[in-house]
Amino acid sequence: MQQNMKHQPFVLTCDECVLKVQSIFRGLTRDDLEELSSKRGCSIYKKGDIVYREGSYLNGSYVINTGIIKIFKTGIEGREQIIRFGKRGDIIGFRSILSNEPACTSAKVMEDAVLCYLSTETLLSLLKSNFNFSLEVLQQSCKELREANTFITDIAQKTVRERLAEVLILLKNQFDVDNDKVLQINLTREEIANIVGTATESVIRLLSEFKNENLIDLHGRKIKILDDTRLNRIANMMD
Amino acid sequence: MQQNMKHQPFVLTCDECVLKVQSIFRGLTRDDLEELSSKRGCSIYKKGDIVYREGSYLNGSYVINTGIIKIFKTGIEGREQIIRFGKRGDIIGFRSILSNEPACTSAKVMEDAVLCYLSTETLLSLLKSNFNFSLEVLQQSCKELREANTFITDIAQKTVRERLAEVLILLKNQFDVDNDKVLQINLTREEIANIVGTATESVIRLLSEFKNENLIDLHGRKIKILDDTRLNRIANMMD
DNA sequence: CGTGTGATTGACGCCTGTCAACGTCTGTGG
DNA sequence: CCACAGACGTTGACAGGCGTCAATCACACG
Repeated sequence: MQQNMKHQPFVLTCDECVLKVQSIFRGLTRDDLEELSSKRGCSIYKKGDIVYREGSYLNGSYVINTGIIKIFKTGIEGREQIIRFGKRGDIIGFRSILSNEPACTSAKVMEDAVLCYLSTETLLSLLKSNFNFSLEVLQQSCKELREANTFITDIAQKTVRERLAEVLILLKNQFDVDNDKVLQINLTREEIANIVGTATESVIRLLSEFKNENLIDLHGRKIKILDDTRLNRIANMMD
Repeated sequence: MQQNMKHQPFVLTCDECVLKVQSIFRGLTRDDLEELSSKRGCSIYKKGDIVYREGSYLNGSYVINTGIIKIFKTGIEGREQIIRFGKRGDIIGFRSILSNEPACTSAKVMEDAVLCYLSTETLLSLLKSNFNFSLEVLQQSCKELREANTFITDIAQKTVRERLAEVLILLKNQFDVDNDKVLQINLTREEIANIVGTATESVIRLLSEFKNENLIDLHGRKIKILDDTRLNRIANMMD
């Protein structure tokens, strides 16, 4: 039943779409936008839906209009490693297209999403015809690269405690907190562990430690950040 | 004395340069090459030279003609984490240029190198005027991204033993072995540790283990690969 | 021959992963 | 309304992988 509702397409011209000002599309001309409007698809995804799966050959990329997408790799014995989250304005799945390889990650919907679909053809022609767009894509890929490099160094050198503190800070920066300082993203303990790169039990224990030290407050999945300064210090943030 | 010899420029037109067929430049037209010839610099670097340092604002990128460059980040207490190696045909330092940020890594010469220097201006105008070039750069950045993602997952989930085996395989694929199956790259134990993300002593102990198990043979820094099949199995390689 | 860098080995202990048991909550079906 | 299953969270016990420290060796070089 709900399966039939999946990926439901709906109508929205690119011209009226918010993406034109706040995304990778921001450099497009009005002409480009009009042409794009006829070529791209736009679909609704529900929490839990898989956008694409590691190992697949993709036929296109997706630009996130709303929602949050989890990008992860599946490692030893099916354990997932969360690489990053995609949110409004990000383009996902382009790596596989550009290098003509199967996707090296899977993408799963964390919060209901609307994705704009660009076929390989459309993507390439946009890249070719519009230098600004091509620069935007290049820049996003460079940004991901920087974050990946930092993450590699952290995971190789920091303790789990340091990394967990760092992840909390990063989540705060990326998804912000509400008026009550509560992190605006809903993650299971296991998912947090899969970002940090550790066992679920370790996350649970360290979160309680942080709570005892009055760094955070916990109510189920709600994590309230009480003391970013000390968290930062624990995280040993370099930049 | 030797300082004065550093980065010695020399003459080589792009037209006669091997880079035109085996590098990121392979898509350039004859016209592009001629124009490029007048704009780019070409310098000799010696082993140990720093090409650029983390935190610097770069004024251009480098394309590697010959030599091997180590790309690394400096983490906790100055410990370096080797992110990757650059060799012939690779472009390095472009991330910082394109995103207008200080370099997030340092680059150090491992084996005497000849680097072709492209100013930011030249790089951008090449990107703008030549779609093939722009695609090459995008593809290299995507390749780095895939490798980084895989590495994150490995370092987060695998044991040191597994990672060391994997690194040996990767080094073999990247730098090849001579007729005697000896790895064609000279690394200190500490450098190997800084790739794997572990302590020098752990690398030493595990290398001896591998030797005892007849997986490799050791003579100083020469590492002979005796049994890739079993190394691969230990590495738990997924792809 | 002294100095310095890198390699090796041993001892030690803690961080962290694994296993197991149990608690909690939600939704489902009888 | 209760029983049950299943997903998630929590806690404790335990062992061992791996990092740290220290001492020694090997080798190159001025």
